[in-house]
Amino acid sequence: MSKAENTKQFIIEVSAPIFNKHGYAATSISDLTKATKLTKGSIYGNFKNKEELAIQAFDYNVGRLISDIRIKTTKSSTALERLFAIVDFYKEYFEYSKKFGGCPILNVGVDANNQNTLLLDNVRKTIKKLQGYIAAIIEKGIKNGEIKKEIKPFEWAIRLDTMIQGAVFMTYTMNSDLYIKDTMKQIESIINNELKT
Amino acid sequence: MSKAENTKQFIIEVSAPIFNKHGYAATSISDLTKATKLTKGSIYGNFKNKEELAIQAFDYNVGRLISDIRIKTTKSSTALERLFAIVDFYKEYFEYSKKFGGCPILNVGVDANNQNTLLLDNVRKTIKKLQGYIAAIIEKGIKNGEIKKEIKPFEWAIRLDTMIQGAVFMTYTMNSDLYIKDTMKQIESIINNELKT
DNA sequence: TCAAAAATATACCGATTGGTATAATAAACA
DNA sequence: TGTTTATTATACCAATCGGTATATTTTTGA
Repeated sequence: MSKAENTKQFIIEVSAPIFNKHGYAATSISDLTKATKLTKGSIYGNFKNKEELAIQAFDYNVGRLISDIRIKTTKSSTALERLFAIVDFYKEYFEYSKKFGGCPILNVGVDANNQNTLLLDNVRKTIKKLQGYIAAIIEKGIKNGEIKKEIKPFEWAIRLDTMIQGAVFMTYTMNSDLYIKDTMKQIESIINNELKT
Repeated sequence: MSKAENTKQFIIEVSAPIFNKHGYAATSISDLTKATKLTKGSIYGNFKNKEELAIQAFDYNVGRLISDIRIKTTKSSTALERLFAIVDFYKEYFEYSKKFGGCPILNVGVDANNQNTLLLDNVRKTIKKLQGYIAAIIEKGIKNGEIKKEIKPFEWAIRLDTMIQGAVFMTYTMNSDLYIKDTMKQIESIINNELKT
C-alpha cells in the first residue's frame, strides 16, 4: 500500500466511528481534521466530498461487521450450529459494536432516511445481504434435515433479522444489553421449537 | 388560548415533523422560519433555544401517538382484545406515523443517542410508559383468567415492544410495510399460542 | 541524487449556523 | 379609545459550515 492509500485508509478508519456515532449532518469536516490531525487539503485530496467519505466509512464499518459474522458462523459446520453462532454473536453485540460507534445498520438506516439516498441504498444492500446469508443457512439446514421442510428460509431470515434490529435499537436507546440478551434467548427458543425438526 | 399561546402551539406543530424527519442537527432555525413563515424573533420569543423547541416538538409527537393508542385500545374491554387492538394499530403504523415524519421513538432515540441527553431522557420515559401500558393490560388479562398466570407481564411487554420497534425500523428503512405486517402476524400467534390460557 | 509528480498544508471563499439587541407592531386592558 | 405590555420583525453578531485555489512538502521513479 502506497503512502497515499495508507492515508486514505487511515482517514476512513478514524472517520467511520465518528460518522456512525454523530450522524452525517452532525459530523463536520473539522471534527475529522481534529480526529485525524490532518488538514482539509489532505481529506479533500483523498475524497471528492463529505458524502463520498461518509459512504466509504459506512462500507468500512459494515464490511468489518459482516466479515466478523462470517468468521464466527463458519467455525461451525451444521446449519443449526451456525444459527446459534449468529445468536451468540449478537449476545455480545452491545460491547462489540461500540468500536463502530454503535450499530451502523441502525444508525445510518435511521440517519439517512429522507436525507441521503446513496447512504440509504448501501444500508438496504447490507440488510439484504445479511438476510440472504441467514436464509442460506436455513436453506442448507432444510436440505440436511436439521430444519423442518415447511419452513420458508427467507421469511424466517427476515423475521429473525427484524427481531435482532429491534433488540439492538432498544439496547442502545435504553443503554442496557438486557434487551439484546432477552431477544437472543427468545430467538433460541424459536429455533428449537419452531424451526428445528 | 391567547394569541401568543396559539403561535407557540403553531410553531410546535409545524416544527415537530421537520425535527422528526431530519433530526436535531440537520434541522436549522431557518428551516423552521420557512415552514412557519414566521421570523427568528417570533421563534426565539416563544422558545429559549433550539433544544427547548425540539424537546417540546418531540413531546407533542409522542403525546399524540400515545393518546391514539389509548383511544384505540380502550374501545375494547377485555385484555386480549386490547392487545390485539395494539397489534392492529401497528399494522397501519407506516401510513399513520408519516404525519409525524416517521416514528418519533425510533428517530429521536437513534438521533439523540450520544448527542442530546434531555431528548434521550424523554425517549426513554416514553418507551417505559408504553411498556408499562402493555404490561398493565397483560396483568389485567392474568387476573381475568384470559392470560396464563405464569406469564410475566413486564417481561412480555418489553419483548413485544422490542419486536415492534424492530419492525418499525425495517419498514421505514426498507420502505415497505411488509415487515410490520409480518411482525404483527407473528405477535398475534405469540399471543394466541404462548400468552392466551 | 534529482527532477517530476503526487500528496498535504495554508489561506481563503461565500453561505449558513444559532443566537441576540433592538425596532416595529399588535394585542390586552383600563 | 388610549396606553401599557407583550409579541413579532429586522438587522446584525461571531463562529462555523463545506469546499477550493494555491503554496509547500513529501514521495516516487529514473
